Amino acid sequence: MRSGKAGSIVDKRAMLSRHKLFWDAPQAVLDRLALRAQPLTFRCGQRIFCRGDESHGLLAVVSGHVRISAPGPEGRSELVMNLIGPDEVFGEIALLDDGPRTADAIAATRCCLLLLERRDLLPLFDDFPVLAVRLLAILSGRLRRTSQQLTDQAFAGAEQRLAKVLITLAGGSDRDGTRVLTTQRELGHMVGLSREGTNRHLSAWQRKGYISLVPGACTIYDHKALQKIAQGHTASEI
Amino acid sequence: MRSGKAGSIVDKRAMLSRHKLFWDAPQAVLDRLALRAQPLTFRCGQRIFCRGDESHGLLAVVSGHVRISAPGPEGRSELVMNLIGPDEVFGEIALLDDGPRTADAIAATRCCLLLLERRDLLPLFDDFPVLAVRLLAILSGRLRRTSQQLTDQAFAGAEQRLAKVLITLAGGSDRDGTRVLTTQRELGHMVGLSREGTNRHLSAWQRKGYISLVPGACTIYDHKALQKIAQGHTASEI
DNA sequence: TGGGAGGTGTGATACGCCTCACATCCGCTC
DNA sequence: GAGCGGATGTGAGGCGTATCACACCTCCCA
Repeated sequence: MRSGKAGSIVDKRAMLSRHKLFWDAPQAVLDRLALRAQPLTFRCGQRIFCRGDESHGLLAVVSGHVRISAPGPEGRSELVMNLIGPDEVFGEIALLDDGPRTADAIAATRCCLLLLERRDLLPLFDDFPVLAVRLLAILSGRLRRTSQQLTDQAFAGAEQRLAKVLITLAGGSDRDGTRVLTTQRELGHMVGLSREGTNRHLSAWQRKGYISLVPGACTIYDHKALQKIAQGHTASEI
Repeated sequence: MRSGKAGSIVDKRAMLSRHKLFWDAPQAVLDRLALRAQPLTFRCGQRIFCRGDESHGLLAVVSGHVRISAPGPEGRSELVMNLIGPDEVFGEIALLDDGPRTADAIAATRCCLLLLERRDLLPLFDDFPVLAVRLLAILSGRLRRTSQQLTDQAFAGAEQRLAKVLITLAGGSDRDGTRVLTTQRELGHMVGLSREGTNRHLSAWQRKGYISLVPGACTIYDHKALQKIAQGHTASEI
């Protein structure tokens, strides 16, 4: 990685104090962290780290989005495991056990991060256990999400997973007419399906009037039908 | 669940003090926990909790083994996500975020557990942050494992996953002649493969001399071949 | 001694999805 | 306006695995 630029301690302190993980941390904590935190910026599409890389610490997103994904065979495909936005952190597994990175991290947009190194962060947990508890909450949420992805991958068909991710991307809005901005290739990567397979399901749904497709976007017209598919029904049954 | 029996506080205190999560905890912590911990015993095969159940807290294994698995459609199949042994804990996700259980837990042998409720455990983290840090390590290990299972499920073929789990069950011993005690059905559940599919791969390996099969067990004769398969080669290539 | 239960081997069939192979459409650049 | 790259649509073929349907074995127990 290393796409950094030096930021002033004041800047870094301000970034940290706005961050979800540190917003109510004592002055002393913010000062200690700001002194050592390394601000980094990445262009859209740039690689932040790769699965297997030696890890340097936890990364806090200040602005932009980061895509966490597992590399497929020969780099042909990938499985998007998570999208990390502002005020969130990533890279926490390797922080805690000092092992290699478990997935790829790629900048989904231009983004600005803060790198908090293991040796600077871990000692803080003893003095400020609230940090540890907050990180515990983050990890348990991650584990809940990943377990769900695992059982979906094992038991749910690709059509079902696709419906689930479309509903998620609609952002909780179950109003019909909601627009989801993604390419079909990206959608496929989110559910572990080939581009062609993704297209076939989406086209079938379009023929049934559930959605409408234009390059780069998908408009949902029948939210209920998608929810039925997400629950395990097949489109042909509805 | 509730298959409990009342244990004396002294007993519970002794169990806790031997446990990995609490072995160096201060007296005060052990006393507070022992007062509230509920000892439970389960027979082999008995259900401890189900995915979706309301959660009561963290479970510490005193003796025996617990199988954590995701239920498949209509209960026909399941995916074994983890095997928890003595001095380990499970049920930690629901402990931390108070949501429903994410998987099933079934006693793989007769086993003896201690239930530590959320309201008794969480307050301890502030006073004894080492507990939180130790739980962080456990969670990050779980997440590492689950992420790996997810990418295997998405990208590795069933034959590859089967070889991996066989090697794991061999327990690090790469000595040829190592015996793995499991039924083929259980092996299948560990990798998300049907009983018949499991048998077909194992039979093929047996024909090639990599392993030898008897009811309830599998002896590994060519560890290297299995490792090649686990790395992504096909048995027919070797 | 018979019969069930559980573990195992194996064929036939069906289905889902991947891969390859094209064709189309759009926007952009030279 | 010609060409190129990226997103999309669609057909054909093939592989891997589930599922169903048996047959066989061993152990255990009534």
